[in-house]
Amino acid sequence: MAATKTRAKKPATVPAPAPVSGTAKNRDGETERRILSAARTVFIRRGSGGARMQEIAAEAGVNQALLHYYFGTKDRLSLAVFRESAAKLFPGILRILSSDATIETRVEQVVHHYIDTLRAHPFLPGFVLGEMNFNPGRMVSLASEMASLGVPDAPRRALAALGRDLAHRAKRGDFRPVTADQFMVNLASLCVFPFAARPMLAHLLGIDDDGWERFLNVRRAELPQQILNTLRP
Amino acid sequence: MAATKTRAKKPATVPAPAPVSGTAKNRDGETERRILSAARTVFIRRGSGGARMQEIAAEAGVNQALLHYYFGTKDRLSLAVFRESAAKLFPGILRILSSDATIETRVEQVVHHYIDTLRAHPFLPGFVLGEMNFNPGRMVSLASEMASLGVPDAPRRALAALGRDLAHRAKRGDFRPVTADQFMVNLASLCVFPFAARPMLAHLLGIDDDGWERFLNVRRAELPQQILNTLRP
DNA sequence: TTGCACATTAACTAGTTAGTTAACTACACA
DNA sequence: TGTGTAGTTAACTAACTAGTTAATGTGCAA
Repeated sequence: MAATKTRAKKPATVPAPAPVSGTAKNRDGETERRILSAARTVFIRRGSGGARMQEIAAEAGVNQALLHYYFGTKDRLSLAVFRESAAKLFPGILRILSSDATIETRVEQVVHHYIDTLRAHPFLPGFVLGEMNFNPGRMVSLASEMASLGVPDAPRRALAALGRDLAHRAKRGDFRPVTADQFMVNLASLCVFPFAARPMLAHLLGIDDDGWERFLNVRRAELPQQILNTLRP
Repeated sequence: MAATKTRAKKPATVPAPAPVSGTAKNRDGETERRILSAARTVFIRRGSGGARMQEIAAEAGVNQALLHYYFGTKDRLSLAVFRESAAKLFPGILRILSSDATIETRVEQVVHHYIDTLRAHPFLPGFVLGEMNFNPGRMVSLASEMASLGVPDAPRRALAALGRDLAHRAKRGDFRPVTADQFMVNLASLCVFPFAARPMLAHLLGIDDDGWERFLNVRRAELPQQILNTLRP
């Protein structure tokens, strides 16, 4: 095991000579994508502590050694899945919050964006929260990486802009004074938590899958106004 | 490994002949409590998938075999921790919500109760959500157990009572019509999510531990009114 | 056709892990 | 004083896990 480890990440044939022939190998990276997709399934189901390379290989229909050929270590593979998952959660809200639409419009957009996205990927919040808790190192490496891509500190800029807008509207008497921090946390809580806690909530409310969909429909329609109400003087 | 497994759970000397002498053995169950406390630490830190019996034994300062002597299997031990953790989260809100105080009072009590409890046990929400997601079976066995203790279906009774109160106040024109389901989920989201997502939020908001405490102080003071505002017509 | 680089596999290895066993200790009580 | 019983341990085991290796397959270019 261990040893020194010097395998290259993923070699680059000739830089795309034209994706012609359809043989059976790794035509334009299909195997790699199959592995990543299998990893997504297994890691999200079991967490990166509980996932087994074996199970991922089986799910992808390939040999276990191939996982190491493409991704090196389990840690790198699970990091790839975590990164990809976080990328589905974070950029959206920041982009919307820093637009120049009215607060009212932005709130509605955030709610709709989250509920629609998470309906399509319902296990994302539980996975990301679980990883963050049981493997805090992940958060750090992800954060520095997100910072290097995109605008250096998009989050703080978005919050500052939101804060100015809230303060302006507060001075006009439209809103009570609420900090951008608290408001952003309220938004994220109300949109994301129900998905992370679904098993518990569904049981507490005594609803099945259909009931849950109806619950989300009501929420999508009513939450924006309720959130705006929190701001009323 | 495995075999048939027939060890008794925890024998019962003579039914408490008086807890006199203070020898060094398991005087009134101290060892068992030390193990459970160590298990709490390790399971909450690593999740039940990532926790190692070795690490728990070391943390408790005992031999690994003693863990099996008292709790049989890792699964039973982690279930004990999960049960205990969930018991810190659930009963409180239900008890408060089904009191006969005004909605306004109840909301304030819930917010204060959660923020104070979770400040004392900040890793609880992350742990419970993570377990629930990566080990859904847990939720089921817990649920049936909670149902057998306490009033059979306390949750549904509490929700029904809350729903009646909300409807009554809505008819009087105090509130907009909001279902008890949505309202309870709002409450839980706004109180619990910030603790579960703390690493992410603290980074996004760019605050350290002191900043986090200040953030919670503000939240504890302002959240009740904001929640009540969601109900305004 | 051959040579070559990428892709894929079966079989293996070294290190971990949950769980077991058998022996030892210390008390309570006869 | 002796004996049974609960508590505790060191040492062990069987299964499992991530990662390695060496050999093989496969398409492409010279």
